[in-house]
Amino acid sequence: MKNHEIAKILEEVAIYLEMEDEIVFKVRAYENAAVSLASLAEDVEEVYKKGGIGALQEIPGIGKGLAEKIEEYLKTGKIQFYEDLKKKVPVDVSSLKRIESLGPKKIKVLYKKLKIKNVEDLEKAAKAGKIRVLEGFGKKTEQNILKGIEFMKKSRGRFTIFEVESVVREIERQLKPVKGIEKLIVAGSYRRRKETIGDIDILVVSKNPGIVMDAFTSMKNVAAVYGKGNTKSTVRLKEGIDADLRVVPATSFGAALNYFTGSKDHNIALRKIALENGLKLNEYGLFHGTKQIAGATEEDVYRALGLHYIEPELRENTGEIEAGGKTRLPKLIGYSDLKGDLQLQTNWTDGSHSIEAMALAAKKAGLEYILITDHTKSLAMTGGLDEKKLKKQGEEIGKINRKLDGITVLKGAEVNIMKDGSLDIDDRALKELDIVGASIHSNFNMPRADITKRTLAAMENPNVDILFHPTGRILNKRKPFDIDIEQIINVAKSTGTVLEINSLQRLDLKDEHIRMAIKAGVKLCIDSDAHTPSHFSALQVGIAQARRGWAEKKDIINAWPLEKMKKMLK
DNA sequence: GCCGTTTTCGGCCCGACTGTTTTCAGTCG
Repeated sequence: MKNHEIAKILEEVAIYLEMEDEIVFKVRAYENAAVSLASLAEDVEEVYKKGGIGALQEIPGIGKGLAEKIEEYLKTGKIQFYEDLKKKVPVDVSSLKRIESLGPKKIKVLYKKLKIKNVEDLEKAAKAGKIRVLEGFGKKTEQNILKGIEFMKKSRGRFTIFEVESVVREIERQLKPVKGIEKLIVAGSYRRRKETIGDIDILVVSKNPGIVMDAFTSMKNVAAVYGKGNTKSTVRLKEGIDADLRVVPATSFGAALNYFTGSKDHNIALRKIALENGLKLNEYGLFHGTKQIAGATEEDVYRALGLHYIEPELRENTGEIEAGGKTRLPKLIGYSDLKGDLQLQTNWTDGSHSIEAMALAAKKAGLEYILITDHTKSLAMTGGLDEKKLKKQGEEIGKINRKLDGITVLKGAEVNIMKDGSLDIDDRALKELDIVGASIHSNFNMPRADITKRTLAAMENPNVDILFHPTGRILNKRKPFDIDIEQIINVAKSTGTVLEINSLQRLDLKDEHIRMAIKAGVKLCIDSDAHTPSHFSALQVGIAQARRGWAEKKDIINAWPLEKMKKMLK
């Protein structure tokens, strides 16, 4: 699928145009088109094949001009307009822009004055103190740039589970049809559903490793082959991540899957138990002397060790093995247990689709109810709603509910928590809503005590039911703000405030916080934060995160039927 | 460059914050 490739080019064009002082609306048109393409469920190439340039123009945000450019890309593999921009200013704009505090204008100055083309050049110049003397820059900016680079480096090498998901899909698409592959499963931290993943571990059962390895090393997204043998091969993929493939016999599949799923600490603990019982556990099986007593399935291996089956999401050696011996393992919330979604945006603010379209998409995703939570007025860039518009939206929702079947739309909002802890919508208007979520969108750098106090103030408002993305982080992009999560959990308990597990790009709360909250008896919800219909798929990752936090159905309020869920709210 | 059940031309989300300045450009959301 070329949707993301093209989206990335359009994003870069937008940066270039902004550098060139192009009118802001044109820049935005490119940005919008990029978002639209990236979130498009269908393959843009298929769209074009079926309906030509006219069908491309049916995609929201794509008009005549961009449709032609997309056609050019599909036909020739490049867009000349973009190539020319890149030639004129040969700068890695998308990497540089990813550094906080750097935008198109600053990138332009850095290139013009210091010939900075990439992050490496930038770091050198910043360390040499060359940036602070530039006009419009200063000491503080230079420090911020270095901090930004530091953060970028730390997250380099690990990919978010969202990024890896599409790479895994692509690998499966290419390998599943290969003859001789009896079983294929992606193990490793991907299978444990960790929020970030270092490399992709693929396990295959086959009697014909040669064919499998040939297919693996010649996949079209392979950039380099590091090693190729009969049981193990390693490649670097064009997406920038490494992938390992191992072929094992069917009799060892369970043991191998267990071994390669990890975590390492979990495996070490299992091997210890084996040793205590006079057994030996390795990737080929559980052995008594030279005799294999288990190994074909993971269930066999756990059973033979005297344990209950432990779900991959729990395998971090943080108590699951002790619990597995005493049947104290949680009955984790299932991947199809959600009945509702309590945060999503529509085209009333920064979402791309109407309330009705989102409701229909939610129904298709298997949900029974959704809460509309458009932004509120102080978030001006999204066109946040004021009291009047909220009321109007409520009326609209009423109409839609009368029209739709099988899905209930609830009235809500994502209310902004201001610097002083007040909300930007008055209580009278909040009372009219079914459910209110509150969250922080500005002043992230407040000291711990202040930002905690600010959040607690919002939670203590009797109209606020849910605290959305409680720590403000975005995976690999923005650090959480310095907030006292224990205190948040305590007050969530005493005020009956629900804490959110926000799925889309955030995974906030994170797994250990989820576990802390559950232990304290706090209720949680898993939300998509969808801005477009395809975003509902993020719920699966949110559920995974909840499972990593040992969450059961009883802990997650939107896994409950609507009436029961409503009853527990403030 | 996109878009249209008020429009095929003339609109298109804009306020807060930061760090630089001494009145504001750039960035972020």
